[in-house]
Amino acid sequence: MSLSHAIMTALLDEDLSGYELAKRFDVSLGFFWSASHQQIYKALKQLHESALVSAKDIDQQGKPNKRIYALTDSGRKDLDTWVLGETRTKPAKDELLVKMYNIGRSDLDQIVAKIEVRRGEHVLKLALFRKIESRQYLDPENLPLRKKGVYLALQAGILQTETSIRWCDDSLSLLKR
Amino acid sequence: MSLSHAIMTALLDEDLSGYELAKRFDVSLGFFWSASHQQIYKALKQLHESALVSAKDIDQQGKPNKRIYALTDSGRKDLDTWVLGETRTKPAKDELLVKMYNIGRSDLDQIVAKIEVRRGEHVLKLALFRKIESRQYLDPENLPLRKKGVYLALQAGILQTETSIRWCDDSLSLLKR
DNA sequence: GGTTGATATGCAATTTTATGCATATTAAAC
DNA sequence: GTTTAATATGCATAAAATTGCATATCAACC
Repeated sequence: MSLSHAIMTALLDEDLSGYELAKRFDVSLGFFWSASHQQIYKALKQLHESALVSAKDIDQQGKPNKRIYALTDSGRKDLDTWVLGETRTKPAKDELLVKMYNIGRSDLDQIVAKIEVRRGEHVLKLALFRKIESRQYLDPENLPLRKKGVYLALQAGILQTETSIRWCDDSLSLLKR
Repeated sequence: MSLSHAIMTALLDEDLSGYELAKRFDVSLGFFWSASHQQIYKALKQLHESALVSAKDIDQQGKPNKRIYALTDSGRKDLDTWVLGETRTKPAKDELLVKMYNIGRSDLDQIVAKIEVRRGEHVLKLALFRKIESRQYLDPENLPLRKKGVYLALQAGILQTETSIRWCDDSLSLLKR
């Protein structure tokens, strides 16, 4: 299960609660692997039962108590094995592109509007990527190896998002003509 | 269920059997929405029960008999409604990018090899896209509206794939330094 | 005569993901 | 004092995807 390994990857840098993990999966790692909080809590429970993570209950004042998870040695080993193992390329799934095949039979304006919505989403996402980049990754050549990987993942996000925006622009221009 | 609508979209142009649909989902529409043959046969059965497609059994010599499905009027209506309805943006999921976060703790060479494999996949895919483009879409401005949508989906595939190749090259160059 | 590969369809079980619901604390705003 | 928002965790169910079978015809090859 990849979700478990994405969670363990997030736990490499810091020990986190389910709630905090869910927030990380909303940005950062979540740009490349997403999950709902329900999924995350469930996966954490299973990881704990398999002893791949340890758990510690933390009493808090002002907030509900939380349970902090940390990678165990056994978890690290499992993660290493996963990293070196088979890496599947998930086929893309995009409703909008399937809908593009239906243009002409339905209302063109409404599909144009959908492309504009998509464009807006990507613009927001790109701004977020750029913000992270400018704060932490201005000098990629001199990052430690570990950070270079994270930097490259971020670059993947930036490039793909820029490309998507360009596609939206091209499409809008062709369809509005 | 989006798969049903992707199938109905494929049935817009021609009546197809489950087997033929599965082949379409391996290329063409499948670049943007993928499914296994088991999924497709199941969805077709349900679509038929809902009368969104009609079925006709065809006796064949030299091959097993097959069952050809066609969109019904009710199917067309359902498809129109879906096209105009809410369009979700699926969050991307890419194991390779999650693995990038693990560089440095595991064998760099093996991750570099994975990026090279990924690059090869994309090069093949791009060649396929380009072939389709050169055969059918050399003059996008003068396509009928319906075909413009398909052309734009193809362009999305081309742009995204080119971007992925560029990312692989950038990554290989940074990691090999 | 036997294997391989393309054609053709499907069930069953499992895993993964999505959706809806449920609960509880505290701070801040109105 | 009541609503809203953030923090915090989770169950139960439904939908979707994956994986492992299972079957059958016919042509081509060895």
